[in-house]
Amino acid sequence: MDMVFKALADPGRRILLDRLRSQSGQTLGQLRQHMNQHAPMSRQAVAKHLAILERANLVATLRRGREKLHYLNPVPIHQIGQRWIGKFERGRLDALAELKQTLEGENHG
Amino acid sequence: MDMVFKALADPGRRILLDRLRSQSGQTLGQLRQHMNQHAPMSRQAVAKHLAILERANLVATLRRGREKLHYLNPVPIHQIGQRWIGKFERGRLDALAELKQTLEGENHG
DNA sequence: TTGACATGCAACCATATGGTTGCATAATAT
DNA sequence: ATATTATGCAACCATATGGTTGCATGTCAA
Repeated sequence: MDMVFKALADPGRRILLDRLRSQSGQTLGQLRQHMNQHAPMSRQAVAKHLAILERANLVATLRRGREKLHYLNPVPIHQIGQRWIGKFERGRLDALAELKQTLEGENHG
Repeated sequence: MDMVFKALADPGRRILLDRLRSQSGQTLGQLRQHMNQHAPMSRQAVAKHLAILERANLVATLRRGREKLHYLNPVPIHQIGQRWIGKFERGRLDALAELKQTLEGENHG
């Protein structure tokens, strides 16, 4: 589990996870292109980040020819909440988050 | 939110959060003593870790005389899951985790 | 085969991180 | 008042981290 937390500690890697959540099965090149709009870096840098995410089991990969497709795995992230938030407490926090979202939505009118 | 992820990246700080979850309102000295059984370090090191957790809003503090009491704040942790796990997906993962826990419980018999 | 494209590996470098020691400040107990 | 206890601040140091460049490997198209 330590690798998961270490992996999530970098803002660039979190952006990569965001991107994989919004669209599954992307290649290194595609992800690199997307990073240009957030934190421009070399292809090798992105590759390193993806390797770290993969070792942490936060992304699963699939080779297709010369391409490597990346997929988000949400399971380790889900386990984080379970560590410090009790079953009882969770309902309370869920309700609170939902309320907050509702109020924010109203303000946008 | 970046501070939250950075704060969670260190194993010692996660142990501190565990300890605060199991018992609220502990002082630096108490927490330091508990760390001896996991990752022994100086008082100043523990103080630094607690400062990082506090700045990340993962622990709230309260001065009482010369003591400083520390409390776990679960809100930022809860927000992590909301970032990459959809409302729909969460139910699925909850059920899966519960099933796993049940099976593990049975194996311990 | 040959050229182009997609990824992999390794060396190198600046800075961030986590630890230490030493001293300072503030509150309690005698 | 003085000693003790609890915490705060700062300098310093070794290693981890995130980035770069350069070259190697593997796959598709002509």
